[in-house]
Amino acid sequence: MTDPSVKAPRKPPTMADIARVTGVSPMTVSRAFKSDSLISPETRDAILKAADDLGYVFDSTASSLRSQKTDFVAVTIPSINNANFADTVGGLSEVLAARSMQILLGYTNYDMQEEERLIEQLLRRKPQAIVVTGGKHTPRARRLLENAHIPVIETWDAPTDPIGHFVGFSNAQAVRGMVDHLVEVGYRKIAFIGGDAGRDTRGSDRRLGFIEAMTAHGLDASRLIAAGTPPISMREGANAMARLLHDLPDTEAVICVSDLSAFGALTECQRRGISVPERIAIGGFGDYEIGGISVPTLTTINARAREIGLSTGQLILDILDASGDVGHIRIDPQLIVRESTR
Amino acid sequence: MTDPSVKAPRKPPTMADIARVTGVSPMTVSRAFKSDSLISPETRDAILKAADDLGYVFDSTASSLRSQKTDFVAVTIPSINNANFADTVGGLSEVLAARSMQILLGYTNYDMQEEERLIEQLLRRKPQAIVVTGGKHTPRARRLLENAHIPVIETWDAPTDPIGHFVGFSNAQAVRGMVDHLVEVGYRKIAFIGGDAGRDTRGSDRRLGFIEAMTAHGLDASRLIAAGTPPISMREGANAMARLLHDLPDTEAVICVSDLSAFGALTECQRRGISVPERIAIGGFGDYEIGGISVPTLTTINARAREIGLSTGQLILDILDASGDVGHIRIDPQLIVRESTR
DNA sequence: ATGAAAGCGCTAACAG
DNA sequence: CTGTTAGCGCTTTCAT
Repeated sequence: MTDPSVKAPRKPPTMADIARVTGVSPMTVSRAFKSDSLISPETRDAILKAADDLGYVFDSTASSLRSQKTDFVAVTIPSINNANFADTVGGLSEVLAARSMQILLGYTNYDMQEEERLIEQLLRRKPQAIVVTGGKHTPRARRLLENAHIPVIETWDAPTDPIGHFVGFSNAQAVRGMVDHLVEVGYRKIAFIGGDAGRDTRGSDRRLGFIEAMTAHGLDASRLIAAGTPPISMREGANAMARLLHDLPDTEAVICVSDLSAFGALTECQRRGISVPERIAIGGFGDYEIGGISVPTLTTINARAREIGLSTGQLILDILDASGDVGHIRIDPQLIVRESTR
Repeated sequence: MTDPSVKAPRKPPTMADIARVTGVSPMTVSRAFKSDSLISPETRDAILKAADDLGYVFDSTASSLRSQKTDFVAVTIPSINNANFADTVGGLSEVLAARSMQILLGYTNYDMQEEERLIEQLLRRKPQAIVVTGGKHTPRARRLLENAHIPVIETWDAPTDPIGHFVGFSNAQAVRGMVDHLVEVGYRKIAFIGGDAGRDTRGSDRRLGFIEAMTAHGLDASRLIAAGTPPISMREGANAMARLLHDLPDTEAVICVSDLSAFGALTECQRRGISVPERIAIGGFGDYEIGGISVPTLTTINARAREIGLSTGQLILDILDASGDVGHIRIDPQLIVRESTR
């Protein structure tokens, strides 16, 4: 194996190699790869051709170290397997990809400790900005974010004490809108199905909004069903509905913490031959695909997940371009009334 | 603003700074951060304390450049908003995170051109391995992967001519199993609802498997409904079912390219008062959450999405550790018979 | 157990 | 429009 012509894994070519082949300086090669740089078309063409012949692959690692710019944006979401967060990441990705920025994605599994670990790990990659889901973090995570000296964007929440920027809304307020709707339509004995308190802060905020609104209407806010550890599955929604029908059979309407649990609750009614909304009405949250096509269709709240991502992406670009101001972008969730609440 | 003590965004501390404060060499600081390195406990403690005091954040970029190791694994999936691919990424992520490797995720949007662009971009980050979904790529994408000199793993397919490793199964064969089941139970006039041909290769393979199996049984394989551009939504599944019921009303059973379209088809039947499976049976693909709870529950094929991710992750670790052999891991999808096919 | 020197591949800064 | 020099922050390599 001393013959250098065999397919031994030779070291991949660098800009210096291209420079040698083309008879220019490495700096000129570097310029040939930047679209806006001053360079004669002929030189550039020759360089790009040589690069192609050699099978050259640009090394972002070296570029990043020298220029102190990585084109990374770090993002933490509770779970990858959630259409709402996926939509947000999709919107964000679309805006950032147009500037060839790469998302560094991490999953917290709805756990603040895990989020802290993740943030620490992501910051080592020197992202240009960091996007986190929610406005509650461990003290150390918050400190890490504050000291990172990059734009920090909290999403899916409107924190009372934001670290930097945010693009979000009040989960409590959104659910208050749902309660108002149900009361207006005539329901009085309204229940709430959500996850066990403590872990998923968005879910807790939604339950809080339920309690506040019911109290404001002078109604009983104690019909609370804890369905398990967030995120609540369709199955857990079904189980919770079974419990609700057994424990509080006179309940007229139920708000579920998400469309997924709402659909699960709906199927439990279908299995028991209980008609929705005639015997009991059901409201969800998140405007997942399923709520628009189930029979009956589900009343829900569209949190504008994709818009959160798009706005966050645009905000990041604005900040990086112009050192723009602090952005506190409030998203307005929309109540979508469908068949499940008459 | 000449006072250096104000909170001007000073340059973040480096190992050299820690070395100065601690009175050791930068090399010793570096060693203090590696768990396996030779260093006295006292020195290490002092260094870690100083690092904490200074708010030091390890710079992976510099580390990667010098060591020529990034701890990145590049992954392309068709869409982030798909529970199956999300499960695969989840499994992969779990295995790799344990070794603190970071996934670089990109979305092809079911488009091979986009995949090519994405692969090119991802390779610039010098990942240690690259995972792609499916076994069909543009010629240039294939060439890029072949010349990347890193492990390449194709997933969700068992390519006839794999680039390197693969962890997958035959989509055609999986659907043949579904057809066999339906025929065995007694159905003869069976239809297939899928996306328009050409784009989504997994969907096309599934349709092919349907045609092959029907032909093998001596049955009519021409009941094919094209439901739109992949991926097929629940709504498109419902529309396709409406068309099927109108155009081929004597159809006894229908296989849908995914559980999502299958559920959409089911809702169309519910809206029309058509009973499933008595009047028409429905089979899906993917074992999504919804199929296990819908009324009726859906017969489906579990492609073991999460297992694909776990196996892929383990394969990558084995290869990187031991320069292990080429892995051709065949996953065995499982038919799950539920209420929708009697 | 620790240190000194060198350099990974690229580009900022300056020169011409 | 092109080149020279230096260096980003870390770790390889070789000493001690």
